[in-house]
Amino acid sequence: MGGRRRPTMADVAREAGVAAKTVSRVLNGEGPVAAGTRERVLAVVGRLGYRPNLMARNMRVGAADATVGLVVPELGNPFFGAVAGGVERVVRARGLTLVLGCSSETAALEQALIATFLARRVSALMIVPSAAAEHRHLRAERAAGLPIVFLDRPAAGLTADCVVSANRQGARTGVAHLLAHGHRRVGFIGDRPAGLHPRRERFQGYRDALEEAGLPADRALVATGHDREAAAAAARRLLALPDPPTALFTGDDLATTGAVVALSGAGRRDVALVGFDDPPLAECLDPPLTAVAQDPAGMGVAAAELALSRLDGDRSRARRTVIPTRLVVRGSGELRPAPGAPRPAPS
Amino acid sequence: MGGRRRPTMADVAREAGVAAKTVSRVLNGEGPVAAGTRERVLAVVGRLGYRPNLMARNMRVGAADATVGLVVPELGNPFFGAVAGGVERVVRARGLTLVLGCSSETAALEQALIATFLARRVSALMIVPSAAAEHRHLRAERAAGLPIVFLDRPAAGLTADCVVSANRQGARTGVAHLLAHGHRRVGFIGDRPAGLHPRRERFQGYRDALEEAGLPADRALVATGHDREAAAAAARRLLALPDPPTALFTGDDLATTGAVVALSGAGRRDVALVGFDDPPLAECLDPPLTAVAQDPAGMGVAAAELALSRLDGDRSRARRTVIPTRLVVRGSGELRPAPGAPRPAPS
DNA sequence: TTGAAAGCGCTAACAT
DNA sequence: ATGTTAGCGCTTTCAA
Repeated sequence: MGGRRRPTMADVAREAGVAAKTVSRVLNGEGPVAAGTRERVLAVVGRLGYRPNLMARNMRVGAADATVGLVVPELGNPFFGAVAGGVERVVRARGLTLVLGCSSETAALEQALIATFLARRVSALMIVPSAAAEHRHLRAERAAGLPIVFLDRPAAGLTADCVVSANRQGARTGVAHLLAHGHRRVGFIGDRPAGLHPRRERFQGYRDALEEAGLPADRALVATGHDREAAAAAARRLLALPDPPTALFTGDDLATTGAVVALSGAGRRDVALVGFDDPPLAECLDPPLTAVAQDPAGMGVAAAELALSRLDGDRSRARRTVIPTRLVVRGSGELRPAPGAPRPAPS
Repeated sequence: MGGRRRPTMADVAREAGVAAKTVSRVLNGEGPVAAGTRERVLAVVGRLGYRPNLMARNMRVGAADATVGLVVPELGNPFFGAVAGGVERVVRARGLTLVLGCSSETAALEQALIATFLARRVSALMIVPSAAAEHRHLRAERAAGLPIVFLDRPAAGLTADCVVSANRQGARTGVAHLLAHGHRRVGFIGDRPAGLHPRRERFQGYRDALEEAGLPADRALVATGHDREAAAAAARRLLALPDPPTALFTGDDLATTGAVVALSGAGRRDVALVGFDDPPLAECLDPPLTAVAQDPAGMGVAAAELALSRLDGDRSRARRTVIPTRLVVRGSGELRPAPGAPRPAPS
């Protein structure tokens, strides 16, 4: 019990009465090996419980390690869990192993993780950058040929591949859905730091939709909440305005659930709601929630495929892949504006 | 551009006019180094963008790699995402790196992942075993001192550390809640393969509660669904029985959401429901969902801490850590039995 | 305070 | 069909 030295290839070789290289050949199915020798070697391998040391192999082969590094802000968040799942599937299918770290949305932790991964000589790097992070320091790595793909949010201070949701278009479609049902005052509630890429883009999409409809952008209808409770409070605040919105558009999952809590808590079945991210029980709500669904697993898959194509030698210029969103219409976006509000007939 | 050889310690040494060992000393803050030498070395390190190669270091040191391997069935599942997040936090705080793989609930993939991790010489192994898996082959590793912790489900064919939810107790409490509100016919809907540990334990807890209340176990009230739709269908089937249940207990998240869909779709606000796993929007449902909440992040943390204590030399016998569940009472468990059903006064 | 040599476990490049 | 030698990038051991 307890920590006997692991058998090495040399042990196997000695025991089998062959040279180490022969063991290597057997294990890697390389050059020609006599059937008898092969069997003898495999028998010893089994008996000794020998496991090849991948680190040693990689080092000798000189190649980068057969791993890709992924940094996400938080694994507990189902969105990033799904992203990581997508990455893992692709990476694994290619025979690579996923090395994973959580930055807790902290630039310092993110950088430490990246440093660790680089020291491990990962074959590729995929990063969901935290809000405050800076990536200038990765320029040399990129120049040296390391594939680096940013996920969900673009890099700061670095031109690099990037995979994002169709945030702006998705928000525009969601808000347009509300406008198409007669709403003229639509509130916006965002949660993630206002400077964050997805939040900015979604807000832009909100404004795009208003502008297309010839409606003014009223700053009083824009609110922010840093968590579910804050988002709920923001929703209540908006609804308490002298000239309140008749519909809400929420910019992310926390804001959406916050708004749902606020509306259901207040019994306000008359306020329409459309929001980013499609939570599992959306269709069980009353009214059923109309949502802009993202495809996090698809984002992970796309990012991993992009990284692998770089690994395969694709040297074309950095590109941004946009993963479409999908408006899932279930009813909460079709409520009528509160009585008294202007209500043009749909064209 | 594109793939210049990475600078090695020897490059730094040559450039700085010192021996490799001196560079090593500077970088590891080891033996005594003259201040001037240190600065010269660090300058070259910065100029060349040198990054120590962790693989080489680990190999020489002979120690296991500074990684722990984690196998989960599916990262897209928020439960396992949270588990992985808990593991990562602890592992990272210890300076180790998480290596992650998804088995897709497949024994073969799981075994392949484990083999890869062993080849990488991970310092510890944590596994959420898939239903059909067998772990006899890990005996030698365990005997050799490798910490191995099983998560959510115990190992098969191997005595090893294990961290699980209080499945039986949680289910018992949930069902007792229904019984305390006058229900006498409680249906059980389970989803995961019936042989799976959590499913079995939760079913046992269901029977425990019935037995404590002196109620018969009616096999007709037990159903299985393999996904959300199937679970919903199972719920509808139970409610269509000649002598239908007045309440449902669901054994996992898919069964729970399936039951919610079925009940809300049928407008059956008279059927009580309590289920395992507390979904994000539980409180927004109508009626608000009473749920048995697990603590997946806590499970990950506990498992990682257990593994690390083994790494630190704890040689005590294998232990099972049970992470408590929490009954979150919100109302769906307190509905009255349908009219006509016997309804004894609560004691 | 620094350096030289040996070697971790493996495989590429040559033998044989 | 198999064995030998050298060396991947680093650290240990011993010496200066």
